[in-house]
Amino acid sequence: MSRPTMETVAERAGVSGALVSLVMNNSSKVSEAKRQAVLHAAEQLGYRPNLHARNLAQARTKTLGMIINDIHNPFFAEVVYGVEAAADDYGFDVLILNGGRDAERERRAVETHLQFQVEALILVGPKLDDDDIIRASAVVPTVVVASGRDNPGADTITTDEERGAALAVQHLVELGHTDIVHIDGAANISSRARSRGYEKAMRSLGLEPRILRGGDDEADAEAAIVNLAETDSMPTAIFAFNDLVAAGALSTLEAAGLRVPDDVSVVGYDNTFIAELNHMSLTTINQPRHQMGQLAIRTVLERIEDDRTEPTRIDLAPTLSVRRSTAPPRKA
Amino acid sequence: MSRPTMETVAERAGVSGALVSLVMNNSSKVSEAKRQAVLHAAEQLGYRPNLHARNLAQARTKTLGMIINDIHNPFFAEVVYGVEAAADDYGFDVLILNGGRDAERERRAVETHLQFQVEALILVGPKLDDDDIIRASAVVPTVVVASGRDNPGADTITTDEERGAALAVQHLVELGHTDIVHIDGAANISSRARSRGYEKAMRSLGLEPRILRGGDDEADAEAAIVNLAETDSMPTAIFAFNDLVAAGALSTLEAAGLRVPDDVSVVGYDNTFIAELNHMSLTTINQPRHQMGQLAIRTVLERIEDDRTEPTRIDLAPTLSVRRSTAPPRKA
DNA sequence: CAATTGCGTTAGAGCGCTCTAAATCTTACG
DNA sequence: CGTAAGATTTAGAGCGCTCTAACGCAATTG
Repeated sequence: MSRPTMETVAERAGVSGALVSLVMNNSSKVSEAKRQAVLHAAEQLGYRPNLHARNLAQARTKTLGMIINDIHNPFFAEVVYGVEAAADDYGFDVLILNGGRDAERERRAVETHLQFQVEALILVGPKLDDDDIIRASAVVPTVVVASGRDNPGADTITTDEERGAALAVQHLVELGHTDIVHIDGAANISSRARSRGYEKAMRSLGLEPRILRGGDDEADAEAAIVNLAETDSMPTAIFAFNDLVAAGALSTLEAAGLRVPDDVSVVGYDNTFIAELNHMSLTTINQPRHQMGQLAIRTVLERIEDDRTEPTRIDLAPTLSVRRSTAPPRKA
Repeated sequence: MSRPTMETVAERAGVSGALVSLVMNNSSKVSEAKRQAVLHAAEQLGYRPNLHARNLAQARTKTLGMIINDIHNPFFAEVVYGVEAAADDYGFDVLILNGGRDAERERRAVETHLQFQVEALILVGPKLDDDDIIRASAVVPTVVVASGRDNPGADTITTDEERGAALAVQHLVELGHTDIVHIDGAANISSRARSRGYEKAMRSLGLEPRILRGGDDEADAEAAIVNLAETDSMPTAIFAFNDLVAAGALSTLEAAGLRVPDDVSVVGYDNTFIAELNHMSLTTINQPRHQMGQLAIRTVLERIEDDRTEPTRIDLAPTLSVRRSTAPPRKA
């Protein structure tokens, strides 16, 4: 019992296959009578156009391929929503493949998407290296979202992460802090820009930067802070690589008997919903994720339709979200 | 400059199209010499088989369609990983579409998947109603993951949520609690089973159930607890519909000057990573998400390969994860 | 040395749809 | 009433690949 085809519907409706095709693409030049007949037959048979056949015939797919660094990470979810909303507007389908935080898997995902003849590739926080991206963008328009570096050949939608870090520092300094430590993101892709932003901002305000090696999750923060408590002096404020690291800082500090924000202020990065949780209430740096997703689609579709060829780069402005994890330092 | 086809490669390698096809499917009956020639030509041209053409010709796609209730929700992410791991083993690709917490969008997603001729549908926590699911499963083998109800026509992989709720109650009672309130999930799909489990467990232990209307996020919990504080008596323990509601309970309680777990114990559900955060450290009910994903694939592929026809239902056992949000009640 | 076997290779139909060009049917007008 | 202009409809090629059947050729055999 294979699925009905155009032909089946045509017979049932007493028309030609071509006519069924016209109806399915709601062409205006079909008489109302035949249109109804075809629709009715299709309905009865449970007919559904075969996208593969259509794509083959049209030599285009109206489909976009998106690869997400990690489905786990709620940061990316909103980018996805932005992408989907915009793609919808343009009548494109978006196929999602999960990168699984693994460059090799991402590479395979690219391959799969290309075989599916997607018209563009949207890489969200990719683990791929420059060569991979160059190779992909040679085949199909490619846009990279949320990866601060320059992506040769591809369009880039990102926020100015150096500036984001500066915002964090500035906020803390305005509260009166001078002893501010940064726990970095180690090998993480955005780590460099954020650290650099922190360092520059500190120096430009005449303060001495102190950077500890962190990572991208809670445990990494714990190690850094334990280290801080034992071998160094405790600062009055900590700027963490991201919200998760900040969350780790929160618990480690409290476990050590220090109160946030009374004894130590903490700032995160990304404004994931962890930061929003009342119980965490983390001051953090926000990136306009939804907008980033939308811009990614616009940018890349513009490339398809207007066949622009030089890569574009859009840098959005990060913003500060103040919550309850920051306060003026305790008077000495 | 359209992409190279099999034909292009064939010419370049000086062989027939059919041979290229054989090489691409690494057939064993191709001489090493020709195989190399073909691979070399393909490499040089950047040839990539057109999946649409292949699918059309083969009349099968080796592709599975998955629809996730909400990409935001970290609970589903692990199911996805389980699904992908298993699908990989069987050599199937998995296409992900985001349901966006909206039945209508899910319906469109089903349609898209069907047009893509996926060989099976995996619905993770669907918003669809019975009719939708019946209709889908009439066309293609369908498996529903993480939706406690029975899904006519489709396979179901779920946990016993009544039992999960009972585990929570039992844990609290063992700690010595007798005054335990449940904040439910309102219209949420799993709400009914969890409430029922709570109620049954309470009664069977000779305790009086108290159920408050909640919802599925923080704000809902807040409303419920404020209400509790103002018009009713504060219990010694709260069993929340899910981790997010529990998180809301945590902050609201603390804002009201109550300490967790000293004054009130709190139990969540789902064991999302929120619960794991040290700073939250929520006692909660765990569902074996990864395993659920794997079983979903096995079940549905088994249907394809062995063409079983009657729907299967697999009920996994939930488990209790004890953390720091629960403790014996304060001595009266 | 002719006949047989088997391996490697290829021709060619066919998958379900779109699209162009041509065929057919209406309608309007002189 | 004949005919040109439009409006509808249809035949048929072609999209890139797989698959069956058949073919060519070298190795094997009696």
